[in-house]
Amino acid sequence: MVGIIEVAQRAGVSTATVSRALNGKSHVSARARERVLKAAQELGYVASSSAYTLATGRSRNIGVVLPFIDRWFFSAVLEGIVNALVSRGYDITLYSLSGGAGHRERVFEDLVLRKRVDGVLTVALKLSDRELEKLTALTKPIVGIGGPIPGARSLSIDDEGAGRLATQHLISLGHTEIGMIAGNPASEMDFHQPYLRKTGYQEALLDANLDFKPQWMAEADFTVAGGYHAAKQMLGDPRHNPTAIFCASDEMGFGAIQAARDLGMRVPQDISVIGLDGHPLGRFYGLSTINQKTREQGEHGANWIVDILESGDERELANIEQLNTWPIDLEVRSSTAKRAREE
Amino acid sequence: MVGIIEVAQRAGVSTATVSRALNGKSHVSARARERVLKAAQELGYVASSSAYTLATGRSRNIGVVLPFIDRWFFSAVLEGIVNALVSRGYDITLYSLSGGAGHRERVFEDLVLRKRVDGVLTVALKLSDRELEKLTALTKPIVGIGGPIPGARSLSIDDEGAGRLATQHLISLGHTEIGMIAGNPASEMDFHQPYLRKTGYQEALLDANLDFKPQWMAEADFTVAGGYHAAKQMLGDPRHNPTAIFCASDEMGFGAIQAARDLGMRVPQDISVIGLDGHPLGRFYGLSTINQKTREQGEHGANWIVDILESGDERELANIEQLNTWPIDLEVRSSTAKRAREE
DNA sequence: AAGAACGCCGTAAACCTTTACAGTTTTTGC
DNA sequence: GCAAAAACTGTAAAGGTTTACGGCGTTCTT
Repeated sequence: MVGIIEVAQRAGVSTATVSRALNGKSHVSARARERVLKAAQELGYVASSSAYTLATGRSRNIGVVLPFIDRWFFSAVLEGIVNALVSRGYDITLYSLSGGAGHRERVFEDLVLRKRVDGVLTVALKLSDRELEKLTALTKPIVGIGGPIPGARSLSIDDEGAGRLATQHLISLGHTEIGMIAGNPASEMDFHQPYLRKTGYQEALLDANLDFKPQWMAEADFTVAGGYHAAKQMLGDPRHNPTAIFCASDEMGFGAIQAARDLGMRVPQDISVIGLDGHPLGRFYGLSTINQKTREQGEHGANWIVDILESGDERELANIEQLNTWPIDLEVRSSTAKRAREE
Repeated sequence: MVGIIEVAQRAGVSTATVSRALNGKSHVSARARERVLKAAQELGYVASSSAYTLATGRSRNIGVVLPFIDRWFFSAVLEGIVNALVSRGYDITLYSLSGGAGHRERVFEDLVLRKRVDGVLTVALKLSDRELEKLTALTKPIVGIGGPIPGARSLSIDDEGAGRLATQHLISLGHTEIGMIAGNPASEMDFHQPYLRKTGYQEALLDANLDFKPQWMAEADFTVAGGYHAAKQMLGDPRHNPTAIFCASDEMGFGAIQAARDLGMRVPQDISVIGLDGHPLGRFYGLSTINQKTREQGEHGANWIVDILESGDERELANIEQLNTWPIDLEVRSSTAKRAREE
């Protein structure tokens, strides 16, 4: 196993010079640097990361913790995170909370105590006080993606604004009976998104002086199947079925479209549907949506935490409360159209 | 920052005893152990992982490399891997190859050289000779999930058998004109699965003395949209449309079902569709499938590599060629039925 | 031309564990 | 009750880096 000593011998310098030449921190003569680089190259040397970490206290490694991996939103964010971190030379260690009882607590124990990461990225997680306390005890930067974290940095879309925008789009098309399939808080991924998106929807109705009926509000678990069932209930009742539905996730939107078709309704002629996400299948189904550019969100969060780490500023390393709002786009496709039902 | 020395002082023993008590390797008196445990608990002590790694050469960390994260198969495998590894006290560092040019090479450089992992798990990856060479140079166990790796261990379903089984199911229902939407080798995730599943299909036809027409074979990229387009071409041609289709992935199956409906065909009365995966949405769409229990595959692969690591057997650590075949299930739902078309 | 300033480089300490070895105490076998 | 074995414990080395410090030679200033 080739270490720094072998490189030093081959280059005819001390290990200190090798380290300096390789890390480029302080002054090394051009000649020495060249010889070191050559020797390292020939020997195929790369510093042992554990020794590096032990000596410097830095691991070039970011912990990422998310509630699921197996669902589109999370895997898309993760994909963005991984790409950004690899480009910047950081490793990522992954923690998922989906593994059943005890798992969650264990993850936080490990994460905090093994002190193997330089920073932590959480995705759409609402942390308990105890968990947050553990995390901040690390005195390492934390960035949350997908919802505000009290006392730490976070990156999130304006969920309320998104709900309002989606609803306003439907209103602008002349719809007056507008339903919503909201997220289910029990889905554990919550950051009050279910609540906030619902609020935006209700405010938009209020602003436009439109009725709100309880039958127009359903909850589901963010999945296609959940959206399908909720939409079928809502659309199947002839006494008060709406002419448009806003779904708090694209996948629920896909389910709603399917439900409408199974009920013999045409989309968008009989019923308009809009989602929220920017799921790649949205184009396929023609689903209008609020695109939250999920993958880019992950990239941005990852770059942010690396920036903090590399700023070198002590103040930066502290966990200050800061919420960055991530922009969204309205993407109109073929699932929303002018209201056509006769009064 | 509390280290082993503080614990030793508080417990009134030496650091060696603390280490032994905590790691439970060798004999420590009950009294000493108890005091150490108590002190460690009170101080909230856990060993620094980098120092542990430096001293032992073990990192309790597995590298996982996959081509994408953002697709169902991979995120499901990953979910299984993560759950299994967390339960066994291992960390995982994640490498995705999806980040564009140069990315892939960089990943393998890093992985090999930084020597920070105890083993490597690859998912559905066909490695170049050079990459495989780099990996084996680690002299650490490698386990591939989703296809054989020459010279290393791997865990895979019998893709040919799966293709045959799916096709035989259709044949047993009386179908004689059977199409297939195969995977596209260009999708980069290939392990010859596209080829093997196709072979199984053709063999089943041959065994049953059934015709094979080139118009009954299409290729797509494993996605819903890809399956939709391919199926639409195949089913839309009245001169030789089949009465059943085998899709090499469930997502393509969902697309095929949609395409059939859009063409005015009823599933399964006019056209039977079977997929391959065990995607959670399969139940929703009623898609018959070959269930390959993806998540469990990930769990199994992860447990396997940990078993190797912990066997302590030198022979075990070497990379020997070994292919474990993972069992599959035929799961019949409502998308396949007896052939009904009049001759 | 002398002294200061600076750039370069090597020695050795520090980072925090684990574990071989040796020394001490306890248990066991007869 | 004694010798031998076993169990327990402490000291110190090892693991592979980074970096503070100090020494030396070169360049700059006056």
